[in-house]
Amino acid sequence: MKIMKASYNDLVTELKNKEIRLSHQRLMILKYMNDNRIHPTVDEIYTHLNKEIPTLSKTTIYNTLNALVEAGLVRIVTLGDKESKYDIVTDDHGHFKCNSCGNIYDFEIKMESLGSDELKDFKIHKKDVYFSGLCPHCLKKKIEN
Amino acid sequence: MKIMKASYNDLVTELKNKEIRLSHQRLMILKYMNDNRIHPTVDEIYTHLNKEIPTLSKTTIYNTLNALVEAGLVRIVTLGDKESKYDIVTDDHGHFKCNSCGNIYDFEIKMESLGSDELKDFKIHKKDVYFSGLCPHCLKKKIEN
DNA sequence: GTTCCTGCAAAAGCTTTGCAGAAGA
DNA sequence: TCTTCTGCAAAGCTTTTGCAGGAAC
Repeated sequence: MKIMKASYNDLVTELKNKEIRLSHQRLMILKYMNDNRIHPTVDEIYTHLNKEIPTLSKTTIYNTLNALVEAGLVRIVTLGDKESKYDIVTDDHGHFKCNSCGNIYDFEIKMESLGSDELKDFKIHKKDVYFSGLCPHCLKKKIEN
Repeated sequence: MKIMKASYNDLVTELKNKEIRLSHQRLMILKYMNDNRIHPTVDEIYTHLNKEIPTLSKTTIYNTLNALVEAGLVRIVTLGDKESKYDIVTDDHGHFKCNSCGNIYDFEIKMESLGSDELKDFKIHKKDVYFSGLCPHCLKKKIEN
């Protein structure tokens, strides 16, 4: 799936619009998520950024992500794991999780076409589509063995 | 959405087929889930069944649900809450969660029509569709105030 | 008689909270 | 200067684990 990365300036502008202070930690976290579209966990973000900011704490990552979710810049992706995964909000897309390697793949999906007459009186804010199974790589491995 | 309830005998047969011992606790838990299609949490199951089985422990509920998930009789519904919710496996359906009252509504959805060319080399085991927003009841309340 | 299950207590793991010092506006 | 943020330590919650007694087969 094609991924549009925002520029650093776009991110700064977004934060300013949402009245979120531009701390060094927040900018680093947002930049990491923008550059690495891997639906990271808090721990993954921590492990990566700790090299550059040794004083960084997980509390700050939790605080920042909660603020970004609140502001609508980031989404929590719940795929049945204990740890939450986070995703920069982009166009509508589904998530496929490989049960073997654990990787998550994005795929395009037309959310408008998703619906039901039963929901005609409901106000729908968010549509999530989660698939799971085996990715091509793990599938090939399984067939070979 | 129309819900098909299994008979008590059907449940017993299912358990026997899966080689899960028919303990009193397990039968009570499964019966509760079959009779009350409310996607209960462990705590809700516990609170309800504790009246009938005062010695029941949450550990047993966790053990039982894990066994039922393993056997494919029950699904975990992850809707972004801390607590997991559990659903007896039935036909394909989507879940709508009301952000105001927290209730979960089932709705019909044709899972076959869901897909993407990007996933043609993937082996898909499970398709989940989660919507969220406001249910008619909470929507009405909001408009009135 | 075996094997598996129950339930208590304790542990494990993720996330939140309280708060003093630091940094952003 | 004033407000908000950071990061440490501790607490809060859900879920899992170890294990002795008990129930299912």
